[in-house]
Amino acid sequence: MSGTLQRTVIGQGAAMNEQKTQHWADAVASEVAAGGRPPVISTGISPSGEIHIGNMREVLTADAVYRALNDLGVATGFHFVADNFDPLRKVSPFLDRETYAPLVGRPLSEIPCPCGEHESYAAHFLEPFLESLGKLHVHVDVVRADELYKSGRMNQRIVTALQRRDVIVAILKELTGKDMGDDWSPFVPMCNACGRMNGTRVTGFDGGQETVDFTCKCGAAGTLPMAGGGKLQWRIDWPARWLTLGVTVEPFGKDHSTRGGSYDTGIRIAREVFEYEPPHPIPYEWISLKGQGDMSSSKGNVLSIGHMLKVVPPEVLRYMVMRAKPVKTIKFDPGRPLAQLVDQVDDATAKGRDERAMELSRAAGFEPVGVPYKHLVMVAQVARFDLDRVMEILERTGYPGVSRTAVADRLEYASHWLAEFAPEEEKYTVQERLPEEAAGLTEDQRRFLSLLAAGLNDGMEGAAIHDLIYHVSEQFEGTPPAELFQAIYLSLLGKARGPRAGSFIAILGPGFCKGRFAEAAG
RNA sequence: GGGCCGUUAGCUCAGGUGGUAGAGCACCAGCCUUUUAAGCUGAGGGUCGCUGGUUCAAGUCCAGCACGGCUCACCA
Repeated sequence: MSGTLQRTVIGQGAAMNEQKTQHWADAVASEVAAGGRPPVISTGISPSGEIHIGNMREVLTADAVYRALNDLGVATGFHFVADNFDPLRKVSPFLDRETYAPLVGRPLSEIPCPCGEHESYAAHFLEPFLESLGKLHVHVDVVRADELYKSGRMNQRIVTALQRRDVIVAILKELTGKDMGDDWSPFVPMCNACGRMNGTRVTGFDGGQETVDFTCKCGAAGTLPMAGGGKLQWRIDWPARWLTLGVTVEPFGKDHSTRGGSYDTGIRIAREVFEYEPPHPIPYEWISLKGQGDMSSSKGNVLSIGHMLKVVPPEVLRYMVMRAKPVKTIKFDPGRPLAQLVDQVDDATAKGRDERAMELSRAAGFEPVGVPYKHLVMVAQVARFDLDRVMEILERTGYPGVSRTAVADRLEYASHWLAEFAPEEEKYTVQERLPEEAAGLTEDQRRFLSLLAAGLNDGMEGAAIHDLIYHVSEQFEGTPPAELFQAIYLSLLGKARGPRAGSFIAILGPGFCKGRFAEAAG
């Protein structure tokens, strides 16, 4: 306590509070900046399936550090490696078995697109992802693994790995306890006859000519150029890439961070084989879907980034990642909690928001609306997403002068959210005809509606209708007001609850409601 | 079997270098001339997983245990 007092005096209140706990990205950034090497952040994803918001965390985690380093005034490299030269490992459920079973073992960059509209299988998943990155304002140099290999930039790494094959085997044996076997090679050739990587074997190599000799289970054999003739095994590929790209910081999923995992072996291989100091690690946790566990395509619970970018602005997705420490699991709930998150991002005065995380969440063109999201969602539904009517209602409900473009923008998101993720209580639909639910109205409720209908006239304003409702309800001493209101909502919405009755009726049109209430009264 | 992470109010989580706990949401109450909405104000609510240890003092350090989750075993 005494320490806090001292700091408060020195730090002058609010400014000090912000510095009280440093944001994780700033902590990593200052550590990396002090490391002596020019910072180069790397990140990578294998485009073997739909790239979802779980994968997004990796890139945003890297981007946070990238921005934090920029804020420190440190020039930083930032690239994204698409592992499109990895072989297809299995025929996923969403693929046509006939077509893809024979393609297992061939690189993702070399096999056809599932939908036929992209130039390869890898591109099919990569392109929408890169498009989403643009919207998220992640500005990263994209490095495609197939191009990296085909360009020859990995050749020297391949030569080194083949020459020091025994050192690598010893390291893997020591850290993983596994024997590699006599015919094991750090290089995986791609058969020039059948195009597959899963049945080939290295039989020799020429470091000077940069070629590799191979045999394949398809019966082929021959000599391949190192450039594009295959790739390094993942555990060697990763540290090799660190050296080639000069990587000094890299976030990776917890699957790599376990003891004996690929980062563990990568450290040793980097130092002892490639003579390179491994990058600063940022292990991160998965994003799980509320109630459904981790996202995975086999579970069918994948939410793609492009999909979620239709539901909330990019700033909201960014903020979700920025405010959580990488080691913490993010439980993603696209229902009401996501809507609350929208308010935190929209409202600069929102309590409990993390300002630094907010800064790191900036994308482009975000214009705050200044209307609580729940309210906006309700108004949008009453107005059936008609922008003019929405603006008119907002004007009347205590939010005058809000930006029309900002509202229009937010309505677009709200409609998607309502359609897919909003809880039922948040949804209202004015029924075209008298809802079935109105059949169960009590005698009192019917009489109430009848009297209400009699008092309604076109042109009445919300306040007048409001007064009318209460005036009429006074005649029903024995019936709780709640029941009377239910009659209104049941006959309009088919639900027991709804928006504030007076203005709601005014918006719908007193004439329309007059007829509806009379009909419901029977 | 190895390893990692988590376990703080109903929920989601904050809690640099140890000094008997906080924020948002939810909930409840009051106010706004009288909805079950929105808004404003306020209240309640926690033996900080368990057990020991170090200490004048531990959510905060150490050890062990329990529960939960995850990950690795050269198919990331």
